[in-house]
Amino acid sequence: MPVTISDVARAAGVSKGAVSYALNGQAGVSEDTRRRILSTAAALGWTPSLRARSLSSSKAYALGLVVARNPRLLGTDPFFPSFIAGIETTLADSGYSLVLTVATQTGSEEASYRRLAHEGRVDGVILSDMRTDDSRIALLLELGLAAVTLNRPDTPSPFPAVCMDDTEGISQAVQHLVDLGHTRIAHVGGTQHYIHGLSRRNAWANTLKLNGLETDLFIEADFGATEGVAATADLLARDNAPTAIVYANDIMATAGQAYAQQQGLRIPADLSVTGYDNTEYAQYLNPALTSIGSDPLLWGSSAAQVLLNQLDGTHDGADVVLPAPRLITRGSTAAPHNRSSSGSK
Amino acid sequence: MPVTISDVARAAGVSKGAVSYALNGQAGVSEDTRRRILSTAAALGWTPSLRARSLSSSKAYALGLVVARNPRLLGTDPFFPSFIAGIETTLADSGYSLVLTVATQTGSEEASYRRLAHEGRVDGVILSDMRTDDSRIALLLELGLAAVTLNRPDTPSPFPAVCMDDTEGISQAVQHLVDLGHTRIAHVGGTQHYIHGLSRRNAWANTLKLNGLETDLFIEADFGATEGVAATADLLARDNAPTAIVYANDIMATAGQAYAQQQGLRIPADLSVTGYDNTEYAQYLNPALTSIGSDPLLWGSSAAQVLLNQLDGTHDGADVVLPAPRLITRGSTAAPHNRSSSGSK
DNA sequence: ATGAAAGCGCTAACAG
DNA sequence: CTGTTAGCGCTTTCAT
Repeated sequence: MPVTISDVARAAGVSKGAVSYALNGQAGVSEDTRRRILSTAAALGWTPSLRARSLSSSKAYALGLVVARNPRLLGTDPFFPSFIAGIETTLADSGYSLVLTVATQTGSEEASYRRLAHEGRVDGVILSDMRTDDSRIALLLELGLAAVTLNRPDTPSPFPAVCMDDTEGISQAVQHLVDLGHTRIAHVGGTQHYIHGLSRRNAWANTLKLNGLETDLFIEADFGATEGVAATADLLARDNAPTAIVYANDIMATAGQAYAQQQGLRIPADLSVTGYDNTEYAQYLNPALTSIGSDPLLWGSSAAQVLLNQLDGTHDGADVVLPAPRLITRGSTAAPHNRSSSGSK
Repeated sequence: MPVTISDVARAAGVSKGAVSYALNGQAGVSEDTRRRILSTAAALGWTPSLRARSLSSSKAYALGLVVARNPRLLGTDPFFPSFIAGIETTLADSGYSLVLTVATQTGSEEASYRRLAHEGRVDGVILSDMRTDDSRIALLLELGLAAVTLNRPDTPSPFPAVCMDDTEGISQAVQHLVDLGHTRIAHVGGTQHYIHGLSRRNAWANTLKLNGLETDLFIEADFGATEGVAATADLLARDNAPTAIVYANDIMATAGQAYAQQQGLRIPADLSVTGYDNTEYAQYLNPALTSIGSDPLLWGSSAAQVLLNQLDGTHDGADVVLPAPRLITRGSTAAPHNRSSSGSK
């Protein structure tokens, strides 16, 4: 039989209310009695019941994360496991837990948020994979859930954002290639209704324009290996085939690189390649992949912290800006071998 | 103001108790009144409060998963995201949620289980990454948590297990290599205190013995790319360097393959390589990686189902055996090019 | 500053 | 079979 607040109250010779005040650090008890209560509570080994607190305080003491992804792409992406690990480092000593939901079916995403809110499972959610004109902002407002967003959405949002600029890394990659002498630099982008899919493309295009280069070599893919290969095949078959391809993530770069090699191209001599994420295996590819090293762990812990602060009113409402991921140069990028403008096929 | 059980009771002209019975499908109300109650509940849009139910029924209506992994390896492994997605497919229409915990610090794993149990966050947990003489079994017994294990532990366990044999795939891989004419087949295993690290090694060794071959070419690594490379370097530097290496997972195989290529070896001509997991990118490597295709999604959904059944008393206690992962042959394996016994370096 | 007591919304034991 | 009622353990209002 676990010890309850009544036991503590009796042992300390006060009322349950006093114990509650003492526990929550609220006014209503003198410093002396508070200490006495707390120490007898510790002596009895009392821990407040989460369920009872939840019921009477109408709080869940939990945060939610809804991951909406194609299951096939899920296992491929190094982001979420690390991101979640980051969230956990913050939650570990906070009394809060993480409720994770995976929405693989289209349409089940909204249902997930609704359920989380309706059942009162969580007090707030972390919004990742922000989309253009993201409908979740209105949804969460309707549901009355607190939230943080990963990067600031393109529509007005009342929620604080934790930002990690992904344009700087891409700009560095493009500039790196330009400096090496490339003039036909393609971009295999991710799904463009994701903010980060779009912003990476824009960074690529802007940097090219700054250098007076064309931005016609663009293909949208889905961040997956299959479409990464298809996009690569498409680009390499063109008359003005690129001498370098900037991919929106490592898995597409990896798959694209392998495809190009199968087609007889040497990397980086015939084709330079860059990725994004700096996946663990990127350095072990052949050649090692030039990539952009983000920090999902930090992003996760920061996002959780901001949300926690928001929930207890500590947050000032300002966005938090994290250091921008930077380019990591490896063997997959080099000066173009020859400048002939002929297609490669 | 949300509608409560009292509102329903009043509207239906019955007591709260009757509504509760109707809701939970228990005896105590006639079929007629039950239908009436349920329909007025639906009419009023009533949903029972999870928190109130939790408090009075002493149940959490949630399952727990504690992931204890080195954060660096976490992002590399395709297992967990898919596995969790599998869990979710089962939980989606069950009223249960998943509480996820990541234990990156050594020692924090036990603390995680204790907290989950102590706070009453979950009714049961899914035990993955089973270890030899796994201390978690005693721990969970002490904590009074229900559980399912992924594969049967090597110590007596009262918990049902959901099994997916990983020895068959490895045996197939080894036999495949033997059939191709290889005689020096190495194994770069995973951490051996994991059951699946050990069992894969045993499968490798047993299959070699069946073919009258030596089992001296073994190195233990940690399932990570870095140690995969180190192990590969070690093996290739030996006098009796292998002509084929069976890796315990894809990331080590990928890293090892790239290392071998950097050393000037052609794959598969000079060295055949196999992985495990059939990661999405495996087919896009150069050459495409022969691997063993497990099904973490199925594993996750099955494990969650068994645990759910156990919680509501529906489970018969028997282990569930899932189809064994099978070998998927690709370009990284072929007959050895020449049979010279010289080292490769 | 302190204590009593009324909920929070549901479950389950009990009486009818 | 049905309805009543006493909790579950905590928070919080309201007197004292």
